[in-house]
Amino acid sequence: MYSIGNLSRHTQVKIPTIRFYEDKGLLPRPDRTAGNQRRYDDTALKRLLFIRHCRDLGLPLTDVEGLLSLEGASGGDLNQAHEIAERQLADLRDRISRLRSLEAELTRISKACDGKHDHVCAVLHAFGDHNECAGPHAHSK
Amino acid sequence: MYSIGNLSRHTQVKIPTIRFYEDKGLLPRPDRTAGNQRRYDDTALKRLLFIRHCRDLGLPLTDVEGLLSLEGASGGDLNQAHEIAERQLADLRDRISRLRSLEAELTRISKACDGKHDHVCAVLHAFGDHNECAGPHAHSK
DNA sequence: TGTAATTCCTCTAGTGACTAGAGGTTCAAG
DNA sequence: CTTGAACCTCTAGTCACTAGAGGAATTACA
Ligand SMILES: [Zn+2]
Ligand SMILES: [Zn+2]
Ligand SMILES: [Zn+2]
Ligand SMILES: [Zn+2]
Repeated sequence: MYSIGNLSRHTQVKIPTIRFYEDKGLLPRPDRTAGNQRRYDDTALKRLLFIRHCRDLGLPLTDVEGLLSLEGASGGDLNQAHEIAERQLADLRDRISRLRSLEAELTRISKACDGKHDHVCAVLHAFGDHNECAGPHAHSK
Repeated sequence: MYSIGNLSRHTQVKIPTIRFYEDKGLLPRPDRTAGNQRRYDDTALKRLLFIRHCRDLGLPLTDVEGLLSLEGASGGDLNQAHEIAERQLADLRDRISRLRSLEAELTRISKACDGKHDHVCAVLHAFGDHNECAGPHAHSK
C-alpha cells in the first residue's frame, strides 16, 4: 500500500495532480486509513503510470479517459485506440508544420535589424507588420 | 472612429478579446459615446494590429507588453526587442524538437498493432508502456 | 417619429491541466 | 509522548481567451 506521497515518488506525478485526477474520475477513489488518508495499491499505481505516459505523449485527458475505458475491451472496440493514436499524430504533424513556418518567420525577423538603433529597430517594426511576412500564420498552441 | 465591432472586423480580433486587452492594459481605455459605447481611432487600430501580429507569432502577452512599451524608445533599450525575438525563437526550436521526437514515438505506437484484436491491442499497450519507447519525452505544450 | 433589428454594455463563469497556499489533522520515529 | 513530516480539504491563480445572461444604446428604415 502506498501513501499519496509514495505514489507520487513512484510515478513522478505530483501530489495535487493525483488528487486532481481523482476528482476528474480518472483514478478511482482509493481506500482510506482510519484517519482519512489515501492508501493506494498496485492497480492504482499502474493506472497512474498509464495516465502519465499518455500525458507525456501529449494526449488530452479526455483521450486518456477513452483509452482507460478500453482496458479489458476486445474486438472492434479496440479500434478506438487506433483512432486516438492517429488523431493525435495528425494533430502533432499539423502543429509541427505550423511551428516550422513560425520559426522561419521569426528567424527572418530576428535578422532584420543591423543593431544601429539610431531611430528605429527593424526587429520591433517587423513584429508589428505582417506585410513583410512570407505567408499567413495562425499559431494556436 | 470605429465602434468595437468595426475595430473587430478590421483586425480579426474578437470583441471580447478587445475588451480583455483593455482590461489587461494592453490597449488604452478609449473614448466613449454619450451612451457609454467605445469609439476607437486609427492609433488604437494600429496598436491592436501590432498585438495581433505578435500573438500570431506566438508571443505571450507579457512579451507583447514589453514590445509595446518600446515604441518610441531608442538606443540600447531597443535591444530588448532582439532579446524577445531570440528567446521566442529558442523556445520555438525547443518545442519543435520535442514535438518531432513525440511524432516518432507516436508513429511507432500507431504501427504497433496488427489489428487482429483477439485479446489485446498493441497500440493500447504501447500507450501505457514507456519501456518500448526510444527515449524520454516531456511534452509541455 | 416610431419601431425593430442590430450592436453594444457589464458581469460572471468556464476552458485545460494543473499549481500554490492557507489552515488544520494524522502519521511515524525516537 | 512529543515532534516534525506528511497528509487532509478548500479556495484561488495560471494563460489567453470564450460564452452567456440580462439589459441599454444605436442604426436603419418606413
Ligand atoms: Zn534592432
Ligand atoms: Zn506575419
Ligand atoms: Zn490494435
Ligand atoms: Zn514513452
